[in-house]
Amino acid sequence: MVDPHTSAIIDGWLERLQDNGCRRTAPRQAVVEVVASSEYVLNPFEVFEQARQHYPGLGLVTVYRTIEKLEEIGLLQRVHRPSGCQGFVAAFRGHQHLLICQDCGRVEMFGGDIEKMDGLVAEVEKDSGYHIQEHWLQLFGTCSECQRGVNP
Amino acid sequence: MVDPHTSAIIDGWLERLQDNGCRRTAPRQAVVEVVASSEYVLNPFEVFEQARQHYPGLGLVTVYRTIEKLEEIGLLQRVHRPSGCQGFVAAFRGHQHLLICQDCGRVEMFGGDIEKMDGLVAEVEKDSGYHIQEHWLQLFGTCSECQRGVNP
DNA sequence: TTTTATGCAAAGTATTTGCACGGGA
DNA sequence: TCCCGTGCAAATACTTTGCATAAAA
Repeated sequence: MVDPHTSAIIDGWLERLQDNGCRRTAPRQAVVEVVASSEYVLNPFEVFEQARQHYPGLGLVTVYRTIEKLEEIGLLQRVHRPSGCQGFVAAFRGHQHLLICQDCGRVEMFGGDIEKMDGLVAEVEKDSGYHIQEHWLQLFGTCSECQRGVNP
Repeated sequence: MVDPHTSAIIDGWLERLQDNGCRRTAPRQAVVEVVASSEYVLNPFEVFEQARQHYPGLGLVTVYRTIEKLEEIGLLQRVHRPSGCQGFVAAFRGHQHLLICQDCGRVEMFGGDIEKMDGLVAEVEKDSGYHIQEHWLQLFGTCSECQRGVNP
């Protein structure tokens, strides 16, 4: 049901939680099982619904608390979209360079030459006098599956 | 108290509201006076507080309703930040290419060569198979005034 | 045994809606 | 006059907190 690769990821996340002073518990594991492997943006309630299938006694509050912790550790990141900002995805290495499907919520990190970005940031920093600490680059569109009408 | 240039902008916004089926009223004007000329991100309550100085009887609900209308028309845009997504600024022409001070909330549009962005978008579109409809690029930093400790 | 985690219920926040009155056109 | 706009109060949605119990280390 859960492939070995996914299971290793989940275990890694639980270990990271332990390293940060959290205990390994069934409710947390249920939440991690959902968010660590999903390639879609999920809001707390969606995580709750899915994780409850792994651990029926789960409370929504525990989902909120676990998400908070995972975000703090850097394993989850919040995704801001025109339609709202309650969603989360597994954090990608590096910055918020996200490609998001507005139909199904699938999220990908995009490649392409990102060096251009660094050049642009440096340029704006010089022109504006700002000291830039962070940047977000997000592309919104329709993934190929949704273009073909595959997803519901 | 209000310079002619600013006053013309406010009048333009009120006209745009009228073109969109809204009446010209004192409460709306008070809201527009605040948001049309501010270079800072303001949340609904901040707009309320400031606009109340122009029109003391103003209700918070009217602020929400006016902001909603202005966003719909495209005169205001919501600003998403690590610290929250309740803020608005006067909409800049074109896309969300924002340079935001994390200390004082000042927002600027940035120049620099944005063509790079268009190239990057086209590249990602080709590589990913997505049909990209929109993109957000936001830089977060500290403006020169805040670096010098000018703002409170 | 000691301390953290959990779920429930309650409390906060932020935003939206219902409604009777008042003011624009 | 007619109808939209307004403020108030209430309702709703989302998230956080307090607390007694349960479970991990």
